[in-house]
Amino acid sequence: MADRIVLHVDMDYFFAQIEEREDRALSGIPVAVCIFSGRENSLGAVGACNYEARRYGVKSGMACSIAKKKCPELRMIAARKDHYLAVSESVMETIRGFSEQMEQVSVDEAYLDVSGKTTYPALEGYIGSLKRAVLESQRLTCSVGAGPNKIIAKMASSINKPDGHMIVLPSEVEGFLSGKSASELFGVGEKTAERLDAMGVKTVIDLRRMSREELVNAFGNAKGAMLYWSSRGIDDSPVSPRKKEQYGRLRSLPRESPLLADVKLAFSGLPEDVLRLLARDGRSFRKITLIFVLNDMTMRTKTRTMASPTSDVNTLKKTSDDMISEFMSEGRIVRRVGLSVSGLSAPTGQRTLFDF
DNA sequence: ACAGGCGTCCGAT
DNA sequence: CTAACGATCGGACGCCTGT
Repeated sequence: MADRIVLHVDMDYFFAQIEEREDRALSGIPVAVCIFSGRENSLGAVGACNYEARRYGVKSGMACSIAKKKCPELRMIAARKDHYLAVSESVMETIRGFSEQMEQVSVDEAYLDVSGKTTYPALEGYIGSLKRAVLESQRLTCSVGAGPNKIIAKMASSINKPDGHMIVLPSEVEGFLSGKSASELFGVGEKTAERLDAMGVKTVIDLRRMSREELVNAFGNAKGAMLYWSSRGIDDSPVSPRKKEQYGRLRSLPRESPLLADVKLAFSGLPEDVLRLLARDGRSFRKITLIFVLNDMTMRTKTRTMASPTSDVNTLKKTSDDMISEFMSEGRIVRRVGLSVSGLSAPTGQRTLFDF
């Protein structure tokens, strides 16, 4: 079978770039878009930051307090999520023009299978026109990785950021991976990297020396196989549209509390919010999951399954209320509370173009 | 043996 | 000296239970 051509399009420092685009005063100075918890002294995390901020060691995912310490003059902007989502939808529409075989993977990333649309020799120009289309329609830059599958495309897109691209030819896959540490592979996070390290595996080359059986024994069927194949640059997973499989919201309490009333107060409004999202996509749910983040940052969940699909807000409110009471009788101290619905189905006759 | 339900962990942006 | 810290999503596994 002929080699596929897969692109990974990754918007550059997305939230912060949108803010820069809409306020000239921000360009050239360090900027971070922060997701605040709504609690006292602006607790929160960095959602995205520009390259000026990165020079000070600020990174996305970092606690805002640390970011401020590293860069006292950092301009911190509260996230405007709805706006970013709207911009995202426009960007994705532009990108979809380059291939209907698209998989949006988050608000600022998508894979495209462009096998039938271009060829490896012509790819440079194809990527150029995609980047230009995004820039001209949205005044935003992105970075693009290209390769014979999703894992290679994904790794390639990060190499020449921002506003860059990288093409990995099928014949170059082996060499491209050989210089990488195991932790750079998709799906290898902190825990997996530690465990690999303990096994003497630091690089992708080291990983290739492990047999498939050893990896499956250590990491389970799915993950073991994934490590085995991705260290060799092999990935047959198709680029296919995703349906959202859960809708959820999480909210921090004003302060940690063991009191039922405090948790219920923080929880109020979440069922309506979640069902609004669900209704927008014309779907109904069967499972309700409550999420509690405790004072020690550990998480507890409670799930209940309905006998039949529903989208009724009173059912959701009544059931979650019972579940909260049940959980709080265990004497927990709660920091954040959340609600998520899943087991989704489209109600009769309803049809949506794209649920993402 | 299998499916569904439930709780938890891990990883990503 | 260290740890500090959000919201949202998807995937997987282990355990239990009913059939």
